[in-house]
Amino acid sequence: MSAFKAHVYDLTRAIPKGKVATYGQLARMVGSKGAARAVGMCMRTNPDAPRTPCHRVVAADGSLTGYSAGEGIKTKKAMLQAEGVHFKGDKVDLKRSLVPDASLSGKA
DNA sequence: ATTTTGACTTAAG
DNA sequence: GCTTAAGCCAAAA
Repeated sequence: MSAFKAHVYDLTRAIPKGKVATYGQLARMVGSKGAARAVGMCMRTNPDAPRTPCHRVVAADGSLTGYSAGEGIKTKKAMLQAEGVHFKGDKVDLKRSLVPDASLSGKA
């Protein structure tokens, strides 16, 4: 596994419950600023589904993308709501549910 | 090794 | 406000 993916998964697992992170945000923390797409691809690869909460990763706009499990986006959204993530209609309320970069950086 | 694609993001129309 | 175009990184073909 590439260090990139390993780092991405690590940050994804670092996302606290009831919070969500954007692909671009994770990408920037990984070190590859514009690797948002690459991050998403790794989510799709998702070697450890239950271990990597890819459902806590959303688009920069809070929109839920990808996720083909269960009912797809619906399941992902429901899952996030179950974790306490606030929603703005069909999108995630990043203003309240977006995890701070520091949390993913390990700086708490 | 080159080309294409992709769970993205930002800017312009 | 929504749609289209360009940019970026990494992986698969």
